[in-house]
Amino acid sequence: MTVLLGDCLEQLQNIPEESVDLIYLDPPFFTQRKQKLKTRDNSKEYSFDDSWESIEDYKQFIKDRLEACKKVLKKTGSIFLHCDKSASHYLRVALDEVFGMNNFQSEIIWTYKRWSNSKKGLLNNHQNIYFYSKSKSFKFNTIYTDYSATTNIDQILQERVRDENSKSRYKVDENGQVVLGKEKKGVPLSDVWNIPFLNPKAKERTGYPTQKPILLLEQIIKIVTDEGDTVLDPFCGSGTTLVAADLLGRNYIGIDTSEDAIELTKERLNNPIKTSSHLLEKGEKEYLTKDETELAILNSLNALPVQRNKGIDGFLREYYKEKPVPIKIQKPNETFEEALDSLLFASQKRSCVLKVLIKTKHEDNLLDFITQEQPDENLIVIDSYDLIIKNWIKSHGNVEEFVTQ
Amino acid sequence: MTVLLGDCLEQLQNIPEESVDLIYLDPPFFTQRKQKLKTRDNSKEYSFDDSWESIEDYKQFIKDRLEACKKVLKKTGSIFLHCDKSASHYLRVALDEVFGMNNFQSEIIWTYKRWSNSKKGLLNNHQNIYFYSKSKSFKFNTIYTDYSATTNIDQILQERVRDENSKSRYKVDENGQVVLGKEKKGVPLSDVWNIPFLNPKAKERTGYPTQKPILLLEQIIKIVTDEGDTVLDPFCGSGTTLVAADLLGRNYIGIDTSEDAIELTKERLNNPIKTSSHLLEKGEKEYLTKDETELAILNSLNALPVQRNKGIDGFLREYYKEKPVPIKIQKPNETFEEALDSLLFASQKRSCVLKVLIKTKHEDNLLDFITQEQPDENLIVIDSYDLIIKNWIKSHGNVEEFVTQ
DNA sequence: AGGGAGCGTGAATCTGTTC
DNA sequence: CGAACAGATTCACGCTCCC
Repeated sequence: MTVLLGDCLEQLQNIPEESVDLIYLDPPFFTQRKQKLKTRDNSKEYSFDDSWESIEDYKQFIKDRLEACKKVLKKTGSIFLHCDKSASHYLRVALDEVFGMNNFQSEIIWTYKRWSNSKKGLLNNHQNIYFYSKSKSFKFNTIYTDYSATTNIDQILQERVRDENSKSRYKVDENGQVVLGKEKKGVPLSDVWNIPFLNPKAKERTGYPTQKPILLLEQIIKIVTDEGDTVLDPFCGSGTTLVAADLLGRNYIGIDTSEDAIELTKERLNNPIKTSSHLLEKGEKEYLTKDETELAILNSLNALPVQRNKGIDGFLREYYKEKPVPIKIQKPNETFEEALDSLLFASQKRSCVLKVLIKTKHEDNLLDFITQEQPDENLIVIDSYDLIIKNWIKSHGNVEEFVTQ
Repeated sequence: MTVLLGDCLEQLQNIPEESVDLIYLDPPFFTQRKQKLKTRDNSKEYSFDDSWESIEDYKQFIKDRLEACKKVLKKTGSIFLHCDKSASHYLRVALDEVFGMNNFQSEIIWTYKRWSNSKKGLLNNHQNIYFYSKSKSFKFNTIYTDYSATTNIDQILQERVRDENSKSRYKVDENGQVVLGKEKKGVPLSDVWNIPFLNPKAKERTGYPTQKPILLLEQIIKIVTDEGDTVLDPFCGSGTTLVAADLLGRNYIGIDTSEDAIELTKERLNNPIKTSSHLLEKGEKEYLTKDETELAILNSLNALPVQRNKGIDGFLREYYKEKPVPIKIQKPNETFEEALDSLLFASQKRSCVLKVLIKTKHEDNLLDFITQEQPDENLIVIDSYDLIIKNWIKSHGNVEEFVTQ
């Protein structure tokens, strides 16, 4: 949990060897020009020099720092080097030399849509991130994504065999029925990541040049570290990596040569803002957080979600007796009674008539309540789909039969 | 319109200097293993060797051939070098050396989804194509694509100005309103190309290893050549480049060291088969047959949506008694009985045990059914939240009280 | 238009060879 | 004879065009 000022080449000497699980580097690019950017209110200008004598100089500069990085990286650790098109090939040669060709794991393509002034040629809509591990036994957490829309999931569930020509065939039993295989987990994450470029208007924007979206960093951190692991960013800039590490419960170390950057980083760490990108909310499931379940329930009711309200999660689009109809979904850490009380309290304040409570948890001592009279005749209590299924299974004996493998 | 047998290093000597508009190379990758593949009917096996003494040998091999290519390329011509992750960085260094860093135009990322997937780490779902021109005055035809659905059209149409710090800003009038610019043609083509990988079932397949989709080559040919121009492929393999050039009315020259390849290429040119990709033409959305309500219900159940099966809308992620649990949502144009029948039929075929039916419509004549015995003891019928609320209101009299305001 | 064939990738397992 | 290694073979897998 440190942020250090200085050249990482020197600062890395003070970090214990083999103590870091992930290093993410976003070094200055070889663009041969000065990067400048002002804060929104023009009060401050950040800048740093991106110019080098030659591409060989640049490569050596990076290589020296990569060597220092390798020292502090654990045997099971990984390094991610973020490049742009100008010099990605030279940087990768440097990585090959320091970490070894065999430890190359992936070239991650970060793609985004960007409105940019048209030049002759193709629009530049991606950047490259090279993923190397320190050894063969590197830590990796597979993230599973949904199947493609073109995939016949029904068929995915079928078991297969190989025939005499070693061609794969779907297995059928003696009656010609398909045979189903084990549970499937989904499709492992690809090396092409479609994550929106930081919107210039987004709150996340700090005004520091080359800032990367938190989502990109979160994904990297998730796949190669666990909670409590240590993340290092030797060119931390505005501190996106550290903010992401912090949000995910990882320890972090940041280094930068610029006092401005260090100051800004510390500020951001005190007050992290994550952009909730519209695109991500709609499309990409892998970023869904816990309360997405809630949102899904509200969506299936075609209800308007409400934020920051203890007793009400949403309202139906229709009114009943000229009053809005509030909906409350029981939270995992809430008893039924607590949920009910907070709904009734909130509804009364707004003088709503009809109210809906979605029950998501089974509670034995509730049997009393259900057989009793309803405490409010204009209350609808609905068991969630999930709960109904769980209850059915429970009442049919073996709950153990119903397991995620 | 020639197809030549032999090493391109020699064959290129016989081609007039500065006579070619586009060179596409798909040289053997540095995979260090033998590539082989059989034709569908097992009649023929194609193979070639992808192994090299060292990466330096490989790089020199390519560099020699790039030099020869440069000679025959027109001043306005371009070269596209197709690489995969194994050695793309060394190849690009070679390109820098032969054509000059300044003539680098784009790194094209060809991304696709592919069936095969078992790997510690991220799935390899892209290949790299380096686009260099011979000079600054290279030929280029801009292709415009539709604005992506997630793009904020408003922003694209806004006019922009540069302020005193040469920073780009959206132009506003004296009232602070944004000013709309001239009509735009669309978004110029990106450097990330999503083109389906040649599918195992595609008729276009020849059985030749590493065969590329015609669509990929067509896109390359379109952006840097006009009709009547000449396209050269020094490692033509199964001849995809030549077929694409032919289909687009360009002249072509192909070279390969393998007699099999030359023979196959000639055959294909006589009878070009191009697979039309429904996925590419219609987009992924076409496959998404579920409407938002259905998806919301499946989401709230944390179920996998099934896009392509009759009788089943999704599967729970957990198995019950080692069998998947299908979910069916009653459609607006479906009676309860129809929905039930199709679910039961589909479940039986897959020998599923537990099944879930979400009822979304009230039907009076169903009273019989509900009071009767369930037709299947392992069936759970759940009223949708919506239906429960509607039923409640109905039973409490005034439906007119329930209105959208 | 719903259902299914067939591929090639990378791992895990098996087999063979050497000391 | 056993261990260590290398090479060969087997295995599981999801995508999408075809019928």
